[in-house]
Amino acid sequence: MPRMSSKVPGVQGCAVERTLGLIDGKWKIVVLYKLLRGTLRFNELRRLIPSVTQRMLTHQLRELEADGLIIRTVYAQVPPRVEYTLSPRGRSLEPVLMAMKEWGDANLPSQEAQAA
Amino acid sequence: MPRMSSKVPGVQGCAVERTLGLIDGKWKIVVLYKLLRGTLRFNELRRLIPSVTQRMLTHQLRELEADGLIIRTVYAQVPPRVEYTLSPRGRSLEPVLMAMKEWGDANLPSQEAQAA
DNA sequence: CATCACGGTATCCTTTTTGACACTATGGGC
DNA sequence: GCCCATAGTGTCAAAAAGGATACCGTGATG
Repeated sequence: MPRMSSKVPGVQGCAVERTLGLIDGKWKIVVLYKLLRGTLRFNELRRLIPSVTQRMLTHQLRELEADGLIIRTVYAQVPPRVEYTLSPRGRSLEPVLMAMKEWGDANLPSQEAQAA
Repeated sequence: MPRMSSKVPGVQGCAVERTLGLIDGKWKIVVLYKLLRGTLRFNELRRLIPSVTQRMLTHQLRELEADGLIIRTVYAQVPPRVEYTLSPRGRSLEPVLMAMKEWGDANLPSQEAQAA
């Protein structure tokens, strides 16, 4: 996917592109999606998304945090405890995520995934 | 960006991911966006998106075509003439594109692009 | 005859992204 | 003492995406 996440400053990219830049990344969308339902801890996310590796999950979470879409809260506890929540800004992406979900539900399963 | 465009069959990917897989690619979104306003020829697209290279534009157009989002029509004319139009399916992505555009307009320009 | 536009291809190279795997600190349970 | 869970980090390497550049055939144009 596009390589523009928050690094490039004003890239001519129209709003659409810049938005895509933020949710791009093999796992970001899933993470945001899971977080729509509430706060989750690192390993809870891992369990919800079995195919993601630790390194990747960490990485994507860091980028999402850097882009201000999620909030990372560390509790200075004995067994580490870190929670991830959507920031207001992240939550505001809900319409976008839902538009994508609805489109996918309507256009992808029966025609391609299953026909393949 | 995710690497899943139409190649992988059933990837567990929730609808959201699969949708992202199709519009992912540094230029696909812009192309779709430009085509929302009507049919365009290859070089018209190039001129509308100055920073894309020929190779990349061809490549993205081919993927969009393979995913059934656009229709490529070749006119067997003397100076080649090829037109690209959104397929009904491609046009149905409009809500998604618009959701992204609106979010981007509301969240990206003033806070980041310009503050940077 | 040389050049331009059209709509690409082909080849090569660099940058990004992703993945595998090992390793860490701490405290609790057995 | 040894292993488990938590939430990572670090290193290395493979794979994918993107970019630069050159080339193709045709017909009109100069």
